[in-house]
Amino acid sequence: MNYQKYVQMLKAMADPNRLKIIDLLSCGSLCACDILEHFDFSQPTLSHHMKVLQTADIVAARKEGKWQHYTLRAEFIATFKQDTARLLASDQRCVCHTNACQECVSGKAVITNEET
Amino acid sequence: MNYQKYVQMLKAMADPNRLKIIDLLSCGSLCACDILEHFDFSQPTLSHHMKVLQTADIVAARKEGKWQHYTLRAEFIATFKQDTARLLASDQRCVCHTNACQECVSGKAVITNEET
DNA sequence: TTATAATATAGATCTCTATCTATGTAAGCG
DNA sequence: CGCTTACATAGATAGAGATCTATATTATAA
Repeated sequence: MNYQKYVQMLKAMADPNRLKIIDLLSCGSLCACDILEHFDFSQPTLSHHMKVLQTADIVAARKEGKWQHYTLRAEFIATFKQDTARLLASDQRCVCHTNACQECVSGKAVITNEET
Repeated sequence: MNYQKYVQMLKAMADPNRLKIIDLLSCGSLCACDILEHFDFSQPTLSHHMKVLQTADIVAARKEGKWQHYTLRAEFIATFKQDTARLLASDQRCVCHTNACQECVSGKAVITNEET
């Protein structure tokens, strides 16, 4: 689990406007001008948000003529779901990834699964 | 899907220290002093982070003598997983929740599932 | 080539937030 | 009671980030 990458994704998602952009893109690819229609902020602000989403590897861009088409990355969807599942694993096994958990070290946590 | 609540959870999680706290708590309940041992920041800073996590309904606190015991809320785990799954639904159906998606309105998105 | 349309970049500003020190509160102990 | 321990609150500060206006870039069309 790539802690840093997961935090970067969370940060990129933790803005209502960017979350809405991700939601819009879950319908399929859109160009910048189409996305912009759904918001009140300016075009440079959208450009900024799209850059944040690209830097976090959430969104991919491909240029076609004058237009920039944005798409949700399949790898982001898979990675984010997987990391979330691991962080919030609901089985009894301690899944702390910090390597600093006293519970894990002391064995107080219920570890029921010996594989891996 | 409660958009605002989901954003609040994402914001609370989108800090490396708070994410580590969540990870530590996935091993089971811990008191503030135990959590603090895993970090370099001051006690008031931890107090601040715990408040953010409580306000987002990620963590529950119960006082026992001098100690504050913190636990991950089961409802948070369920809600966050569910909202994430809905946002990033991998089927072909458009799952945009913004009520503003032109793709959805125009029917360009592939809607394969007619149940609700 | 000139004009227009789509997008990016630069720089400024204002708000939010993570952190600190200092202090307050509350519980247990001698 | 006074002391210590565990935690919260208040207030200040420094850095990050969301937004804007102005301008640059790139592509197409007339």
